[in-house]
Amino acid sequence: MKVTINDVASHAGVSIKTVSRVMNNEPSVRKDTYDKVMAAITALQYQPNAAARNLASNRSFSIGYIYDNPNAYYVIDMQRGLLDACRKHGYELLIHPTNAKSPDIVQEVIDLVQQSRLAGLVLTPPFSEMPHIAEALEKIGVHFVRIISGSTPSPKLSNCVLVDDFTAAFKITNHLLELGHTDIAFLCGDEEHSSSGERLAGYQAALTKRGITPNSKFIVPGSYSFESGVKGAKQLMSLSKKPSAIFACNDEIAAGALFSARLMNIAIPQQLAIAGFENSPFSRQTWPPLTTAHQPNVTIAQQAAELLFRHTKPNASKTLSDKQPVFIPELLVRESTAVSE
Amino acid sequence: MKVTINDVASHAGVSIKTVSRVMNNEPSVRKDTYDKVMAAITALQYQPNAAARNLASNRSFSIGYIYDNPNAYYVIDMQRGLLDACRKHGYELLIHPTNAKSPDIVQEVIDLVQQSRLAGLVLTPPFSEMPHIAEALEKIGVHFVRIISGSTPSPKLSNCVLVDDFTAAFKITNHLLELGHTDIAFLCGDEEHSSSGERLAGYQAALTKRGITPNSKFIVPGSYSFESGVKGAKQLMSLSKKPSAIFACNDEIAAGALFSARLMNIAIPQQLAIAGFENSPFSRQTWPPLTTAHQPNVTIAQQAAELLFRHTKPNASKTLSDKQPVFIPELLVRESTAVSE
DNA sequence: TATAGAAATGACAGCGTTGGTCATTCATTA
DNA sequence: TAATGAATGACCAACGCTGTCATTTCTATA
Repeated sequence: MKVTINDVASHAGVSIKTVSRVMNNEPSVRKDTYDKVMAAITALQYQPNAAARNLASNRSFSIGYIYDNPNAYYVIDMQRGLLDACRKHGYELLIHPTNAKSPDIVQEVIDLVQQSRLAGLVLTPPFSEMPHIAEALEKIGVHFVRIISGSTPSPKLSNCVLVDDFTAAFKITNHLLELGHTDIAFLCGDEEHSSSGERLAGYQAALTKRGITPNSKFIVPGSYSFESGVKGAKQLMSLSKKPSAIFACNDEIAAGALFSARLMNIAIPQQLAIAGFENSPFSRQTWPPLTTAHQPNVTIAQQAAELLFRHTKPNASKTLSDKQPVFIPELLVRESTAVSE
Repeated sequence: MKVTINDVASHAGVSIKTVSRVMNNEPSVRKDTYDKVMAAITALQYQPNAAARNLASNRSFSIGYIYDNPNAYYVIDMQRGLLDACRKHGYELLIHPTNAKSPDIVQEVIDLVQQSRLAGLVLTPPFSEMPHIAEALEKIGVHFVRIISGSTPSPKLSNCVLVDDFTAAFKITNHLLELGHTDIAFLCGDEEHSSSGERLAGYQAALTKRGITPNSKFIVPGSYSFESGVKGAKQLMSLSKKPSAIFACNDEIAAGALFSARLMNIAIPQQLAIAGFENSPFSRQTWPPLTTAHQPNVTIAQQAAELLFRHTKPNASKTLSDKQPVFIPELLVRESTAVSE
């Protein structure tokens, strides 16, 4: 029933220490010994006892995912990607939703890491953008990977997976420009999330490139929520000079803007084009479906975990390129920005 | 830095055995001794080494949550509730999304439990409704709690949290009837989920009570998805005798029906009333917002975990009522079923 | 072929806790 | 005050693995 390392050792005719070496990819194991041990492991279907491993080695085989994100789709996708990688490497995933604005968030994170002896941590915004979190983690010497907004890899960001929001936002804005829009408004997300700033910058850059000076009234602060979109669109459409297109910082905001337009009896896309960002499942389900930028969250998460394991596993093959992955969300055109007839 | 049980023992002036007794809620500890130990634990911020505990006691302090549900909101809510309970009791949560239709799903679940030495398991539909899963779990003697559709507690369902879909569906149908609708259609969810059957039964019962014989053409099979709603509504509205109201088995289906109505230029609610089920966040964000039934998923999950811990923890106080919780989702009237003028 | 040096392997203690067995101390009641 | 049972402690052996270091076995060179 319960197969221990002893069983494997005697089955393979080696000492338990050698089995342990094989299990941990330690060097100094001859090829044929390695094969013998592997054969025994397979034959007996040996699965190491995680608790014993943790206790003896004083490290755990789980990584943590800390998040504070109201977007269920995003979180589920991240979990999916992280779990994929964890299963592949024999790790477990500990999820830890929490409140990023809590005053003792740093301590909370440290407690989590130390209590569960985590091997590493994956951070998404807003945690990935909080310098004091990164500092604290470095201080206690825990590996971590951040998923952040950015386009240019740099040594300073060696433990980051980058999502190039700037370029993607540039593309979306460009799409609107190509449709003939010149009065394009921008609905911001949370200021704390650098993605909002990056997307805004991409938007501005695209306008500038066309020789259009962004109208400050067309840039509306807000947060990553439906309600923010409702409010923002209402505000924009009560300006004396109204925009003919709205680029919302994410799909939720865009959905809110869509809702707002309905309330105001504004036809989409005839009177107003609306674009979102993220390609949430519901962006296909709104009326009309939203033009957006597809962010491959599952893949992003997988890469983040892989990057983490590369630093976590002591004897892993480092042959994989250590260069940082950069993801550029892709433009996805749907009816909410169709050419007005 | 690292506080062990020894430190607590000497700080409290007792033996480590007594500290162990306190940690494990064993009987035969005097109140003041207990307090002394607890004080020491607090003072030193002692956190037992989970790995050592697991190893020595051959049980773990984590429970698993197995699911296969495309509904991100539902899953996130469940996780939230389970985590709340876990934190309260010092347990960890292991999430395990997987494919319920996989042929060796039973083995997969068993492997998970044995590999991670799980203390217990929480199952939601469809897993909670698969008899062979329950049998297998009972056979290997693992505690588990199921969240299922049902209204009447019974000893056979002692490890279940019930959600009374029947009554809730009855109420929704009744609401439509009270608005004057008599031609009410029903869009089913997945057959495998008993919730779909229960809701259908509630719908039928409400009609029958009013002396209306459910029209078989008004009952459309489907699945819990947006696409299913799109298709179902289209099918219904091409009948020679069209319904004046649609009760969709969940909000996603309802959103699909809404979308479909838009495509067909059918005004909601004037020409067609639509109701959903679940109170997903997006049910407030559709146009018009959906009438639905609120299902308190976070609370349901908390109760499920509490129920599990009651059986898992050997010496926990069993004073809490052991009766099964039954949740009745509440009717939430919004514009999608407003009175037609 | 001998031999240094490196590589491969093994013996054994110990990780921090629980569980068991008694022996001892304490509090309560007759 | 003695008798009784409850509370506590001392002690040791697990739990299944890893770390350390000693030992054996190879490999390459002279």
